[in-house]
Amino acid sequence: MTVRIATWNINSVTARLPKLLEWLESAKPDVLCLQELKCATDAFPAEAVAELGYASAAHGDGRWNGVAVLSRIGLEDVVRDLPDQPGYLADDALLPVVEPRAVAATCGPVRVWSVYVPNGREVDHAHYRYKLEWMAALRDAVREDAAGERPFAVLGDFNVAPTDEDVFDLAAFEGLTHVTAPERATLAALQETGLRDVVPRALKYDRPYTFWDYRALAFPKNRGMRIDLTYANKPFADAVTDTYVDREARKGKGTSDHAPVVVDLDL
DNA sequence: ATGCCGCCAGTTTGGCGA
Repeated sequence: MTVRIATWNINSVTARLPKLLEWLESAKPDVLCLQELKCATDAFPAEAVAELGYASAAHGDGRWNGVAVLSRIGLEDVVRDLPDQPGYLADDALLPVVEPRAVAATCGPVRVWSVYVPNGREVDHAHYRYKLEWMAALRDAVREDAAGERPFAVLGDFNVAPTDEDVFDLAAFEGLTHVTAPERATLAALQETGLRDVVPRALKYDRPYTFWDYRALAFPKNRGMRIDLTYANKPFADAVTDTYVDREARKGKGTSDHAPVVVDLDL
């Protein structure tokens, strides 16, 4: 069977609902991993996507973060949060808070995690250490599935550009997060579990960026980053027939600042 | 034209994103 899986940081699923429904109808993914829902689980537009044939497993708590898996080929064994997922201790908080940044589901022949990795903010910030800890928990969480025979992938917004080629200008990121050696080392650790970076095609220009800032004409100037990634085990990666960034979805008003990444499989 | 930041909760300004 052919299976189309996609991942999209949608930057508010409620603000983006018309765009989401339009994209589901045109791209027709079988499975869609969403990040940055920016709504509570109960506020997720489950009925609207159900009308298009999608079951959904959302995990959100309101203003920030939030992830979901949508599927029209089955949705089973849903897991919310990573095992031993670290929480974030904000400056004014007494206790760390485990944020809704990961949800897993089995969709027909494939198991996926939809992840929204912490941003990190600044290299000397507590959020950066939280990011590295979070990635360590992700590595531990995927070990068994990564080594298994079932097609498996972690898809989402990793907030790390894997190589120097994955940002428009390395000099612009001097001293900033997303390109540091420790962040990239967390991706290498993920690869050591048996997962590999499935790099999409760019539909225009030479690099498959997935994010362009809203400001300063970043998209028209193609000043982007590739931070929305697919880490797949061998059975998944071997079945990939095509993968690309749907930059059309970034055009115009009312869009997310991220574009969907589409992965086609023949299983 | 792809076009100069947008989302949210709410101290309707500031935190957050990357």
